[in-house]
Amino acid sequence: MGYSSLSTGVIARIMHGEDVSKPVLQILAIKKINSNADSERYRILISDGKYFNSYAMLASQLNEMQHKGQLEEFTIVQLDKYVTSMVGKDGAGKRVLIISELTVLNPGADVKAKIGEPVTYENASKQDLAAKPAPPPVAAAKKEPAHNNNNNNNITMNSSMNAGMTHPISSLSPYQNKWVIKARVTSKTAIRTWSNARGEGKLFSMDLMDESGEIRATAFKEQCDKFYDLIQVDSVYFFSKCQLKPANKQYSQLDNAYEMTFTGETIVQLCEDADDGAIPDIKYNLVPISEVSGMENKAAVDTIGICKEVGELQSFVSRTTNKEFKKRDLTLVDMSNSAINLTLWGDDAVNFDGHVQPVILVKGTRINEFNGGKSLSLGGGSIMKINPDIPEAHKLRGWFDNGGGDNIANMVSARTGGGNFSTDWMTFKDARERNLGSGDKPDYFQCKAVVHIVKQENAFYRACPQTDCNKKVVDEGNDQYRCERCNALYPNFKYRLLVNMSIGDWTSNRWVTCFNEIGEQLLGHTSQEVGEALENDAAKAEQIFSSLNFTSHIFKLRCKNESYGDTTRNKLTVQSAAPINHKEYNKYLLKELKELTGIGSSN
DNA sequence: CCCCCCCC
Repeated sequence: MGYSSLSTGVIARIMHGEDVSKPVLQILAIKKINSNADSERYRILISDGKYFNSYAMLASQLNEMQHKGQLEEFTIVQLDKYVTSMVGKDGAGKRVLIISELTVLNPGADVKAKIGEPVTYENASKQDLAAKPAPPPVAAAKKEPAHNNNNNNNITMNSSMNAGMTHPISSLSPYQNKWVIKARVTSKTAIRTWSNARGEGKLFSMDLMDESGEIRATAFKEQCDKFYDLIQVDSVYFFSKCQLKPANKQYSQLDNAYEMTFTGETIVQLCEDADDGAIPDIKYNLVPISEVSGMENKAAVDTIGICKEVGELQSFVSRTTNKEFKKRDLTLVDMSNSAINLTLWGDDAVNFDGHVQPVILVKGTRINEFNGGKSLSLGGGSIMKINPDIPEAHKLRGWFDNGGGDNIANMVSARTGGGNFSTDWMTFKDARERNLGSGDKPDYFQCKAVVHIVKQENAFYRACPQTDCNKKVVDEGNDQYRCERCNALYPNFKYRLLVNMSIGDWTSNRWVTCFNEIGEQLLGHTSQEVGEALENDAAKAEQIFSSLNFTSHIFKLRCKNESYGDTTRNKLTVQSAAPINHKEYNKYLLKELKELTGIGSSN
């Protein structure tokens, strides 16, 4: 037949704790695990020709192979990396096989049939088990199946650790709290403090990973102090007795429906065992810088590049939170002959030394898009390594030191769209006569206009306090505000401006809408100040609003027909309002004059 | 129990 022969009988040995190198097995079935979790998992029925195991799972990094149809029925595979692990309550636990690396030897479509008549490994004959070399004699492992009722954390922890009976991260849920995980710390935040209506405190959080998946854990207050120094990125630890709760997907890019909180009971112990090979290293899905251009805004990016340029440390106070931030922008270049900006924050920004043009490796940076350019930001949960000792880094170093980065052609962060020069000059009369805004896409034009009336009514609304969510909140009373979009209750809100005003050029007047930022710019006050004045200080509000009357600006306007029920209205939204650049404006007027009169025209 | 990262 010419197919690889299976490692007959090996499943019984593996499931009894023997470490068998690269067993060859056949997949008999594969299905998605039904769970309400957001994460995707596959369970497989796998056979060695004599025994089968239906308690086998793919680590999530192999999901891709299933998507590509490489793990169909009857496929013969070699397990390059796997681990067995306990799932379920103490005592009723089931040992599962988790496969984290495999090689397809023969596609199922070629094999076409089940090999042998496998039975469940739980019926394995004594001689199959006797064939194995003796497992390492671990005293605690012998005691382990006794399942006494002792709730002492240390005993649970120690017996689990010694017997290799740790649980996969992907099996953790709020419904089961007797577990020990063995996980690598892939990132750790700085300690941050908070103070709000619900109290104050400090915290740090970390991301943990094992062969089955990943999860975020957060330590508050006492636990923050207790564990901060112990936890080191890249080290492997045993963790137990954390509280599990649903993850808020708005803030987490990790592939887990839950997250953990440390409690007073939580135990963390460094795993100094050299044999932590089963816990994968941090995986970098490195993307060439040139490819970031084609990726979605806010997507996560792992990449590596040379820090060709480094900006100054900058400090600013956030307008929305009044907190001070420190940042530094770097320019990374790579062999795709492209450059991109990367923003560092906080201590990363303060301590960064870019003068030696180091290699920068990042994981989980976020894309920020502005006017068609894309840049990266190293946010919470992102990882940065400076001059990492990996082959890609050495390759880049050699390339750059030989002048590779001297003529970068592709500036991924360069702004292209929203061009200032492409916006046509037009009067309101022109816009009306040309039916601007009646197409599928909005039309844009610019004009010089004077502000005639600024409406104070409904010039602000109370918005969701989340940075990227500006939805109007519902006042629930008792100083509680509900955001329907975030489906969350907040003790606070932020003011957002939505200012309607009538502006006129020499042809006619139009009502236009200014959103928050332009409203702040024109009124010369923050949305917070404007909102408070409108609510509490009518005289101040009058002063703020009247100061805008009869001022002239160059308005860039978005024009679009919008339907409300059965009526359609032509809406104008202010994109920008700039002081009049007389030189530019006169250039436009002269051009108009030439076209009207033919005087000075070259034709 | 946090969940902030501005601006162009």
